[in-house]
Amino acid sequence: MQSTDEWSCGVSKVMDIFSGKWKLNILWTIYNEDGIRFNQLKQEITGITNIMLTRSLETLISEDFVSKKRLGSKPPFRSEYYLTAKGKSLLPLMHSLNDWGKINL
Amino acid sequence: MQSTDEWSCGVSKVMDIFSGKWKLNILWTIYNEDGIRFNQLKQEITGITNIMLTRSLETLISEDFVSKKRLGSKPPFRSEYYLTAKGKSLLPLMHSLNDWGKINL
DNA sequence: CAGCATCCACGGAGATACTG
DNA sequence: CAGTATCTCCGTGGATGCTG
Repeated sequence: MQSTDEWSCGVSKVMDIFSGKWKLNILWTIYNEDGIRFNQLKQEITGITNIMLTRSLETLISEDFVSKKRLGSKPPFRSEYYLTAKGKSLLPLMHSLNDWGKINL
Repeated sequence: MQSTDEWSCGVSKVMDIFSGKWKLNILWTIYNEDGIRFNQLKQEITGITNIMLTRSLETLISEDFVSKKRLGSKPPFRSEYYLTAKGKSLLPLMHSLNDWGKINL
């Protein structure tokens, strides 16, 4: 048996992961192109600005869904973003969301 | 092949369904007790207030995830809340979220 | 019992401009 | 190229009190 409290508690936390306008989209974009760079991410995610991308990436990195590799020691800099194992574990969930949307929207 | 645009579009809409602090919790509570009444809903969902419950239910009804049956023509009133077919279609998704949470949190 | 009306606080989202 | 620094706006969430 599954109590309502157990449930709501866990799912609220899962929903927090996806909260924010861009995080899920960023995750998906990195998944499609592992090692993607900052500016390319910005191009692929329509409408996102520098700050929003920076903030969202910070959050995702701090939550250990995304990892960052900084290349070069002086400008112009380059950074690459990857999904962590934890980030990849979200993929089935994202596909579930996508599938539901296709059927029901 | 699945384009990023197709994907992000659909999933953003799915996420909108769950946006808001209480909606998912309400959906789940109604699922566990079909035909539940307003005050009982309030008791089971820890911390929710009258207005938030009212507003969330309004939204869920307008989106056709929940239906409402009003009983009695004069006070004291009674109302019962049910999941619609569309509401029930969310259940696999909610279970997916729950499962991921159990494994990864 | 099952709500509605009002008012308010806070934080996410964004515009704009600057920098190592 | 890959960010950072400010400032502003607005929507969500909530406290409180009233009502058919």
